[in-house]
Amino acid sequence: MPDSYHHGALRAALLDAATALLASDGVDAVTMRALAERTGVSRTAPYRHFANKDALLEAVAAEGFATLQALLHRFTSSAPAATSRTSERDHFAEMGAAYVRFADAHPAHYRLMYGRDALARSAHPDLHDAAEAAYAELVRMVADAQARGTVRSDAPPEQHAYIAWGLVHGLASLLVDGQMERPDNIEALARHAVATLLDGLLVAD
Amino acid sequence: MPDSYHHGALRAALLDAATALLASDGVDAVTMRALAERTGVSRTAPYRHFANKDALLEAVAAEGFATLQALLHRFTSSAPAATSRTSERDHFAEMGAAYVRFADAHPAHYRLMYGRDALARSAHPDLHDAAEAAYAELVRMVADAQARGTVRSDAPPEQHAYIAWGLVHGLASLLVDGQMERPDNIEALARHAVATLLDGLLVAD
DNA sequence: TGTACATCAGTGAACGCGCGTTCACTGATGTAC
DNA sequence: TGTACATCAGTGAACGCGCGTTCACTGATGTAC
Repeated sequence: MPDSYHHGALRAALLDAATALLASDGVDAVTMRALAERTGVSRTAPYRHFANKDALLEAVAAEGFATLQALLHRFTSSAPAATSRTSERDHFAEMGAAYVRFADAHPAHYRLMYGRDALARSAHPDLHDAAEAAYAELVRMVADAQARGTVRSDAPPEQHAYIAWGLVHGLASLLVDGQMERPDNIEALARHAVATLLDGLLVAD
Repeated sequence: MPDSYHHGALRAALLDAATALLASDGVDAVTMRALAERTGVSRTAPYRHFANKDALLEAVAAEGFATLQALLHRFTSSAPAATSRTSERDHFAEMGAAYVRFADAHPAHYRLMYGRDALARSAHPDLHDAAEAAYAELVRMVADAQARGTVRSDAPPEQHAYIAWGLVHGLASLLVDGQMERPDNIEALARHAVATLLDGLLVAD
């Protein structure tokens, strides 16, 4: 990282700075000016790499979706060995806990992805696709479990997934928006919440 | 409403205008200037009634919490006649549907109450109390059901309530933030979601 | 019942701020011959 | 291997915007005597 005229990796440095600023001070702190200052560059230099602020935020959000998807994919690609009611329940519970853990670890990033600061989907098709891809991991897991015969098949996987997503997203949102005094062990709570919901979704042993 | 020098009911008019603007154009559209214009008054007049913008938004949010609490209170005060598993489940499901319906009907208002735009609780104790009061309705309903013997008592009512709240808040948030293509019948979905969760919380018949 | 005066609810001009972004530019880099 | 030149990644000053808010003020209202 030579401190010459050319930065060399400004694009990546801007994204890093944006993510860091998001984590430390929230979305409002992420301004083009602050990013320029943080990366030691003039105010206009970022416009060499991003058409405007929206484009930059889109890239940051897309990174978040990619991370989340990779995280969830680990669960989709490791179906429980035994197909018992209990192991299936635990598997989903772990996935839910991982989701909530992600939101808890990166609250402002999570809000940028899913909250009101999220960019209009219609205007950002790539971002829409990234979000869909992450969600698809959950749908796939439900569909797989239905194929295995452990989860009830009286509704399409999308419907079960929507409800499950609602639950973990709700817990994540309450946490991330600071609406609730922080539970002792949010991860255990998420696990327990998903397990409880699953009790209503699994077929009887 | 005489259009004289004195407005007469400016405070109420400002709150109405803020709520209307919130509903039609979102939080960002709620500016002191816009409110002044809408109520046909000079830009500084609102400061006669609210110390600053935060104080005005706090009042708007408080109204929202009061409405929501009244809505939920109807369910707390009308316990099911029969204490069967089914009637208890339906009762909770209706309450959940009412919650989601409220969010759906007033999305920006809901976001102001619970989203990132929500005012810092610590700085607004009255608002904190209003939010707590609304939530307390749910806790009370769980506690009552436990007393009736229909809901499992192996956890304190707060924990069950937290999970149930997570679920309906999640569905409401996904809807309100436009994260999900709108389901055909969001109310039915909410009912179904809560009923499914309840299957894991109710004691066996 | 009339009047003096404190108080309250408005006015209108203006300030200062941080922001995204544009503009004309300049220095560094890479490539064709 | 050296050089001309197109291209690319930076600079720095500045614009314009909408915003919350302050300031000194004025008109209307209500109350004490």
